[in-house]
Amino acid sequence: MPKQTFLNLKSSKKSLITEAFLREFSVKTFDDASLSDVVKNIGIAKGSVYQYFDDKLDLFFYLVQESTMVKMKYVGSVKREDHPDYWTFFKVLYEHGLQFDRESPLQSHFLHNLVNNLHSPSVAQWYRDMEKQIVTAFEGMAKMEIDLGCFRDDIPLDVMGFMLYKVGAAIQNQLEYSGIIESAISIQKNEPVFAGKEEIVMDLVDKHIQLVRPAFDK
Amino acid sequence: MPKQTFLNLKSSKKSLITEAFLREFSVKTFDDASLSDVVKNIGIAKGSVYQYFDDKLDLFFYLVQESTMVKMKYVGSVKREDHPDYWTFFKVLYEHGLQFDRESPLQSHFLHNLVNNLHSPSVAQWYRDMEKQIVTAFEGMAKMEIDLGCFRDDIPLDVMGFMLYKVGAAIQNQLEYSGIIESAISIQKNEPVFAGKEEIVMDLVDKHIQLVRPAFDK
DNA sequence: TGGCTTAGTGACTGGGTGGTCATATATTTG
DNA sequence: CAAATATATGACCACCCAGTCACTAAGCCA
Repeated sequence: MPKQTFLNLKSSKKSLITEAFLREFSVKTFDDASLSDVVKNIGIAKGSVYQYFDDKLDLFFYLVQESTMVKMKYVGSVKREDHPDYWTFFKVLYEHGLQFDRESPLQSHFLHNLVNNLHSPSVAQWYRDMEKQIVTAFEGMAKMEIDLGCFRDDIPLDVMGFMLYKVGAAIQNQLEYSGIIESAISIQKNEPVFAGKEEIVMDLVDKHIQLVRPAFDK
Repeated sequence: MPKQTFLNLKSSKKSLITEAFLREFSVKTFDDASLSDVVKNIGIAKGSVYQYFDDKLDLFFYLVQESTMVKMKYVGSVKREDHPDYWTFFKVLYEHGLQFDRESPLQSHFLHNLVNNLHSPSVAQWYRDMEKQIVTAFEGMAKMEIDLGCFRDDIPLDVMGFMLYKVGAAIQNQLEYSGIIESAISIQKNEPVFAGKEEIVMDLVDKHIQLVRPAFDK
């Protein structure tokens, strides 16, 4: 958690710092991100960072928490019960994600890049815990769909939940793989992750759903 | 490529070195792997490494190449045309992979861990190229299945190929995620990646296939 | 034996890092 | 105004790394 000193800062300086570090962590691995570079760029002393945060990890977690909170404002309101099936629910979730991306591009970039920090030893354990939460959430959704009679019930729940998680991630992967989105470039241009690619993205989402549905639906 | 000096070494020393570095790169990221540590452990001078290889990357690529060649001896003989459908073909491929793992555990660990090097800046570009090759191979297989009338033809080929790649990888992911395999531990105990877990693994392969088939089959 | 080629060595270089701390500067309080 | 408190600073520390190089040792051949 940031120290009181940081919270006391006037908000323009707070966001100067926050945004600079969001940028750095969006482009580099946790271990590769360089505090020295960032403070040089924004013209504050390295010591200041340590008046605001305990250490690099503390700073990183603060950014995770803030970005997640912002994203939640967008996707938190999307409820399964307002949609006829999991897949339209999923699609709407994605649409709200795009809105988040448009309106909070830095946070979006940061969260988008989180997965790249997977194997930075310093955050590996933490990442495992976070992944566990996500997978558990997907398992819960799968369970609900099975109970509703929407998903098939002949596959172990953990297998189904895990695959649901992976096919969700696969869309993001393919977008990056195929070069449709190039987060490293778009962040330099101060653009959202999906800038101008919204239709292509939603189109790919449709294709993925169309492909994958028969594996899950009853 | 290793220098002549390395190739001239008597094979016991060659494998001492090879195996020590396979171990190191199996447990750490490319950037985190420490030549200094390894040479200390096996009792040779750091300078020697640079008489054998141009640099760290050269050494790494040598290990990739060697390990891949060994694995190919196992899986190279498995042909699609000897099996009734993609899924039994895939399963047999996996079985041969398990044999490779049993008989060449160090190479297996190394290749297993390759994906963790994904975002080490020093190898990121190379990894992209490798991934491109793999995805292309999966696309080719998808195309073949469509032409054979086995896979559905209403999904763009690239989407299908990419998903085929991802669901293949998902098995490995889930094995690691669920703690069924713990490569970091098994390598310390000098055990293969899948030691004693063969039935569980093949069982999970079956479950994945059962789940995912309806998405691809016509 | 001596001479030549190949292999092996480890102190050292240059560079980067996260984190510290004594000191200086603002800002608030009385 | 002065005193006290909260911020800001940047030189500095300890650490670790890949890679170099002048030098030593070993093996081989005549």
